[in-house]
Amino acid sequence: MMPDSMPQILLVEDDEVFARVVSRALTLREFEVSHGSTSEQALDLLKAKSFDYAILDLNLGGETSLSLIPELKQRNSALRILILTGYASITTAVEAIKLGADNYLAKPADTDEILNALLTVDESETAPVAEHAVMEPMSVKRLEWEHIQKVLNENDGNISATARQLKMHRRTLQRKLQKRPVAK
Amino acid sequence: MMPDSMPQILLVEDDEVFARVVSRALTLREFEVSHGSTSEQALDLLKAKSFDYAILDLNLGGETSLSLIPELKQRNSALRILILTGYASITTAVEAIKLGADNYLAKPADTDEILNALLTVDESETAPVAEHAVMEPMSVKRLEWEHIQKVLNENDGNISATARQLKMHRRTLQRKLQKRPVAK
DNA sequence: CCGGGGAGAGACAATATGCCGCAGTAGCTG
DNA sequence: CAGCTACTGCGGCATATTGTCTCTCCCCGG
Repeated sequence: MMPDSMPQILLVEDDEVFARVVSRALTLREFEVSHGSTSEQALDLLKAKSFDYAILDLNLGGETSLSLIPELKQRNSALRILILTGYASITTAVEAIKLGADNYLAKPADTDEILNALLTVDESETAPVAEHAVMEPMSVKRLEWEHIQKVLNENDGNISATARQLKMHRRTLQRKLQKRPVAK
Repeated sequence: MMPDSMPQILLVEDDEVFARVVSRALTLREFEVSHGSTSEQALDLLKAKSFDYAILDLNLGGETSLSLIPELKQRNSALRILILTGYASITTAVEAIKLGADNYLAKPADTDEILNALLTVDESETAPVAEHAVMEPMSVKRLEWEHIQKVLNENDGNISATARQLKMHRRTLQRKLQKRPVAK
């Protein structure tokens, strides 16, 4: 189709399921995605080819991908790096940006949000009229639903444990789960 | 004692009470503090003398102090800037750091925390930060707050537009914004 | 057989939300 | 300047959602 005009994206993510979903979505939008699960794999991929963008999961197994940032930047200072994490915090966000990441996003995030975060040059003052016109953020309800499902999954379906982590009452979580997912 | 060896701190904070408390605490620790309540005052102070550190409240009346960051940096690139806010969010943290702030702290913060955030050279290479604790997901409330801040930021602070995108009633959004962000 | 933890669910008070309406402000335009 | 349009802040409700407490059932390892 259009082999050499496709932007190259390096995806470093240890959640295979999520990685597959993102890869597919990005591929459909005319990006070429290379996926690695660890820092080592990421570096290997980086040696093999050059990338335009990188999406890093902050938590790779037991390790953090923060240390990867300087290495990536060193090889290619034009590389735009997006940090994506299910355990977002202001602290790690600040650190990531200081280390050279270009943006930082908390999961759950849909493809539009990811792409927007990755592509937007700098909404600070550069673009008075950003072209993100067509894309719209998830509703609060939907985001909540996604997040709950994710945490619930991490806890192997244990509602009590999930409620504790989410700092909400178990009864409340129970009721939320009985309702069906919000459409949009 | 040692008049001219005292580090100069520029404090930009519109909450008079808080400003007084911080000023006193810092003065007791051998810093010389100059206080301004608005961006204009801050710039005036900056013209009058040179500073080593700056502490900016993110929310100055109706304005944001983010735009002040580049101006401060321009005059003195060695100036260490700390952003302090009672309405902390990942979005504004990322923006502040991109604009050149050196650190970002959420209120409430005691003097020790403030000083530490201001003085610590760079915890970047002090790496072991990330994995010390058992990473736990954000609470639902926190995630909601972060998401709201993010979308609000994308809409340049337009509450009505944000409410529409988030599919929640404007009155509801308005009320949520008046409350302080949840601790964790 | 007992104790601990999880799950489902009823009841009720405390909050939060949706949805009015009104007033004030700002920008635009004929 | 009047006449629009859009945003903001905020006061009332009526209704919906939560937080809490309480009681069963289950399942599992001692």
